[in-house]
Amino acid sequence: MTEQRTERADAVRNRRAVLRAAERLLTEHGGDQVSLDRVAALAGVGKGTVFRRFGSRAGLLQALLEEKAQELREAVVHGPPPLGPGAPARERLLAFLDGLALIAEGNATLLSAHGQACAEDKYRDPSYLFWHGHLSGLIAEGRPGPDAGFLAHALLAVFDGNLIRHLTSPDDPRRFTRSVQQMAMALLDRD
Amino acid sequence: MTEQRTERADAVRNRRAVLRAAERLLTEHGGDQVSLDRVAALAGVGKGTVFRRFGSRAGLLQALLEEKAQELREAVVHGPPPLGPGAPARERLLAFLDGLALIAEGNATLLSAHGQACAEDKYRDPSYLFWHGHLSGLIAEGRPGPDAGFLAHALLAVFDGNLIRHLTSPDDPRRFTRSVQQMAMALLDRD
DNA sequence: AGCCAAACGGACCATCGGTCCGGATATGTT
DNA sequence: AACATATCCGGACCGATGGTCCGTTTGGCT
Repeated sequence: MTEQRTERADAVRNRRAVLRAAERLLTEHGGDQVSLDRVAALAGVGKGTVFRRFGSRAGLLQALLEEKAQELREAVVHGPPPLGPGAPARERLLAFLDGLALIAEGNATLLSAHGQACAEDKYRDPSYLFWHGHLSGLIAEGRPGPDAGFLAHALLAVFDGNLIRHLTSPDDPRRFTRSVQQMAMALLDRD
Repeated sequence: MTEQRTERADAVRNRRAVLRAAERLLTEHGGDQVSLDRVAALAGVGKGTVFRRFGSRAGLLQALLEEKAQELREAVVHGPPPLGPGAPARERLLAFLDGLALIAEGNATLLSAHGQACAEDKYRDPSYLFWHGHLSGLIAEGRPGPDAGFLAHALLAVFDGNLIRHLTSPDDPRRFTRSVQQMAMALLDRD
């Protein structure tokens, strides 16, 4: 899925270099410093290469984000409970939110940048649709009702890079996670 | 508060013209068509004027947004119940969300544009702080607990222009409002 | 009328995302 | 090893955008 036929060695090398460069710029400088010129320069690559690989700025950020989330995705689909299939919906949901929040807390800057770059197609992006589908399912299972889809959107909406940065303090780095989980429990555990 | 001392007549006229122009561009064309060049041109005004009045693109969008929300803000602070003070927290909250959602549904494009322009200072913006404070208070009153502040953020996070556009269909224009209210009730009405 | 602070306008600038194409190169074949 | 060619590369180039600057105009006051 990541390659079509045989992919040339330099292409692979360059893609990695670009992703690493973007990552470094993202963490070492502000998210607004990640211009494609800069990324290309730091990667030691021409600008055209960045675009050929990732299509656009949004594409680059998305690729980076998917890279970060790939592990969680795998665990959710094929891994052992409580993340993977088999555990009761409530526990799966909490485990899932825990994992997602952990990633989000560690990549708040990337999240902000991605949010700004992807204007409206965010809700049509396959990655978003996957998370939303998973959440929807768990919510509907744990608390049958017509608006599971909306609640899933609402939960995901909280994963906003800027909000996370605004709420997270160094001395209580997982406060955001706890809040999200409490919110989810409040939504599920009503009679 | 909107004026310092005596404001020159042309200044007032131009500010209005700029706001109108921005509004027109926003509704008649996509939100991404609202470049400051275009706004200035349509307003019959120089570009510098736009910046002198509003400081930046973000400032312009913010001003427009505040204009739209001013009425609700007034009603919430000084108006009659259930929006204004006097009604029980739960009803005030639902009335408030109803009002806010009505505005949001009618200005989804503006909301998107504003969300993209205001990167991280969104959560420090006085307008946002006001809404957040109001919501926080009502939530804390209706369902005492430590995370009223977070739940307020979560409820506001749902007012994302793109999400609203994604969820709203012409034949059920207030579906978003209902969903938000149901979510709020789910958060408050647990024992 | 005449003064001056306030406001104006639009040329100007730096930067950005994105395109394009002549040249380089990896890879499979003979 | 030499070749052929599809693939990939680099970076000059472009249009648009947000934002600045400063010479000029204008509104308000005496």
